Amino acid sequence: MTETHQQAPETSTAPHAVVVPDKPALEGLEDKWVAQWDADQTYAFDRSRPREEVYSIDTPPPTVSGSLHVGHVFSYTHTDLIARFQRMRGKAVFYPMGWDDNGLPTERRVQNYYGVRCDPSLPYEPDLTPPENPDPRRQVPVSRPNFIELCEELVVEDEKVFEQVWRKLGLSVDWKQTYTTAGSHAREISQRAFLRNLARGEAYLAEAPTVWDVTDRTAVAQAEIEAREYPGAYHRVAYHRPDGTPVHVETTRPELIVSAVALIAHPDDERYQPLFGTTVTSPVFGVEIPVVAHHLAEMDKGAGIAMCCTFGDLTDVQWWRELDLPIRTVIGRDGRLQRETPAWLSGQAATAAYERLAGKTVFSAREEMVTLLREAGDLDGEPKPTTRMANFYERGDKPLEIVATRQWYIRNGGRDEDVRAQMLAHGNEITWLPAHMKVRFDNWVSGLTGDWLISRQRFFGIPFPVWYPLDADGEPDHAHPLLAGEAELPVDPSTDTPRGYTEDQRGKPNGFIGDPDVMDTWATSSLTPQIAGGWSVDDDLFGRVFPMDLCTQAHEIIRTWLFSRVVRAHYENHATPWTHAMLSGWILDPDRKKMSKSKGNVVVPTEILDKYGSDAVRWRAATVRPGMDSPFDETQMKVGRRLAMKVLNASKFVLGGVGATALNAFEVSEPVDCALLGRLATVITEATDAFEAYDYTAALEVTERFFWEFCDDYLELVKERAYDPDGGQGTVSARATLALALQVQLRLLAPFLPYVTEEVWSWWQEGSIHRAAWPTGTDLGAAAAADASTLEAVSAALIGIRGAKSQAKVSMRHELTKVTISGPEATVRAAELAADDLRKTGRITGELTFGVDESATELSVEAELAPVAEG
RNA sequence: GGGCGUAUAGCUCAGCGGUAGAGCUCUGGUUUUACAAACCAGCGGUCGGGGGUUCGAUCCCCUCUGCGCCCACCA
Repeated sequence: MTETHQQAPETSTAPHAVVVPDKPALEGLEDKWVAQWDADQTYAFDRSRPREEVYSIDTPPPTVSGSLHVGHVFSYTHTDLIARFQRMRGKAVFYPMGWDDNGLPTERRVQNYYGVRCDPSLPYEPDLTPPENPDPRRQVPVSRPNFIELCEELVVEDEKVFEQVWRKLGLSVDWKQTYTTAGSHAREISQRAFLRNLARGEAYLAEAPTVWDVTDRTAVAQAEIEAREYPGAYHRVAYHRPDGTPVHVETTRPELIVSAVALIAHPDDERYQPLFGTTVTSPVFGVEIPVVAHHLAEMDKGAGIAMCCTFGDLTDVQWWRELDLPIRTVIGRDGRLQRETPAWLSGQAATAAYERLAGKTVFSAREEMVTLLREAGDLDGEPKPTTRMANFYERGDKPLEIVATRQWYIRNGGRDEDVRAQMLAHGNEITWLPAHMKVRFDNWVSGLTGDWLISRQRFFGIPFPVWYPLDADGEPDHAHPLLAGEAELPVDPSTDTPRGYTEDQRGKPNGFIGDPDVMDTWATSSLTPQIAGGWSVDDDLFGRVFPMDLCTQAHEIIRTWLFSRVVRAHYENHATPWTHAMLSGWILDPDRKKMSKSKGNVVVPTEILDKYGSDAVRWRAATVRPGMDSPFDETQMKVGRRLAMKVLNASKFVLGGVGATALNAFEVSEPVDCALLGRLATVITEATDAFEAYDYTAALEVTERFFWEFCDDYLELVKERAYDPDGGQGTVSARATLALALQVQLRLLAPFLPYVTEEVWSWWQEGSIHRAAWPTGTDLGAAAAADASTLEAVSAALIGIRGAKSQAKVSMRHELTKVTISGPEATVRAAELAADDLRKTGRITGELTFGVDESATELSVEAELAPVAEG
């Protein structure tokens, strides 16, 4: 190093000319850098790196048929903060983006958007055009292949819209690594995983009572059920003993009396003990049923004796199973009572009564049944209105029914203690953020009542790679399914033909039939690590990214998405799919209510991004910790915007105004400059530790606090010295400190404010800041070890001087004729080290004295103002 | 009914054994050549109630209350 260092720009270590705009602005930064990052492939995943140098993320694929809201924007930002930090730490970040375009939400959107509905009986029409003016009430029936085409057409459009929002938000996703949950790749992976589950006995086909949604006419899984309040009424109904005396039960579902198979009371219930082992006859229908004991009957509920029907609720299913009761189903898959008179009814009265119920919906049948009970004199008193809890499909609006159907299941521990224990063990291997979210996982796994039902009676979804042979009568043999070979995948059994058969045998005796069902959307998204990571098609890639480091998602889908991925990775990879799970909270409206479309309180993300800028929105998101709910508050966006603007302006001052661009740590010599870098070294350590612990909020807090103090105090304090053309080493030291501190702070802020930090970086540094190394103390040279308390003392003195002027209500430029700074010795001596800076910054024209006052605990400043000029 | 979380300044949140912090809001001031969508200064809290442990509790324990969420709840 032979050059002198007086003229910073000329001898700058900066690799290119420094170009600082006159009026830096936030507007336009997103468009500019989105394009540049794309052109430079800034966030491309380097798949040549070994697993230990990779940081891989399993990101939730948003439902593209839905709309993004501000909660999505916040939680995806949280993931991106971690991704950017890890990238700067030197990791090759595997950060793909998926689109969930599978399943019912897409079907519903297609129905509404195009005004069509799927009718699987129709033939394919190659040139089908959807109606010009879609009328949701008069949906045009189309074939299944046509319907699926429309689904595929629409999701492509939806995915484009989503990608634009994510890019604008600044997600550092590798846009070459995208996947969908309904596309050909996802079909292949899902079908292969299913076939392997089946081969190992982890998946099976079974006919069993199934929770059923009568609106969508499909089975639903335990995880998709939610209990809601539903208005009903208690009906006190008389059953009859052989001697004619009544036994009263209370029921909210009198329409199910026809399918009653037993009355059940608690074994200890003395009121009913004499009845156990006897029979009673049902009102209206006169069906003879046993009275039996079971511990699940609750003595203090209703009349204390329950009517077990097949099936009214999940307790009925348990009773039916454990007490070996017959099955008497009357509710069909359309939610109506079957048309034919049930075989177990006999006698003209019963038959005539049933005819009045046949074909009616549950609701109408209930009203008619009440009339029948009244006519028979078996309704005791009037129905008493009540609010009860009923199970609903989470997207449905009618209570679920239970019908016996044949479905595919995957074992998840719901029927097997060993498997359950293994699932809980996987949960223990995950670092939960926040930690208490693990309880939800444990509760869910511990409370499972059955295996995972993965088949759905829908159209748009991933079909099972399965056919069934038909016997001589044309009846399917479900016990001997015909399976696709793995090399054939993906297959669609409704159009592809199983090996050994020809297409003309479809549906014919001794021929075959395709499994008509599709997989539930969770059955596919449970494989996102495998789909995104190239499992079974790109084992090299998969070996570099799996098991993954992080999964991020909302806490309400721990029981679905998170758990189901644990199940699949357990069977397929004998691994816990990730080491960390970061759960996001909700963004609430200002009244602390969850934002939802139906309440009309949703904030549209694109508007907020346009209004405040992506950096501002990201800043706000970063102030919300994992798992915490947060009310949406626009005033907070302004704070983030102010910070982003401040970064631009402070940078303009340092780089353009002062011309401090040379990163020469060895030139930092003044005590207060060393102290600043000493403090910054601590900030680096704290921010790094916080980020390593996934506490991005703390990382931001410590960085931001330093930045404001840097701007408000340090910058003001050294401004004169830094400007001074004849300042000698003092000026050199100030400039080196400013340049170093700025460069380090930009890197610390880069994960939060990717746009302004990249913008400023481009003014004087090479490459992308987002590919730069995360700062360490060694970037600051020897000064990193300096005692930061000097800075605090000097700042306190400066604040005292400003306070005196503020109190006197004069300008900060007002001159002071005499200033006395006093306090404890150590503090005073520290402040004295910056006497010249204080004198210049404080406009002290007269005497500046530093006095030790050991009785004081902190610094105090007395100042005399120059006389105010008249006129 | 079971469980988890939470309760700190008007608002949003840090802190967590040694008698309270930030930002926003509010009030007053400064039109200082980085920034007036700025800057400077200031006001503002018996840390939900009640017990207990401790020399000392916002912080630990118990209990009550409010709020939020998860699970269960169709007789």
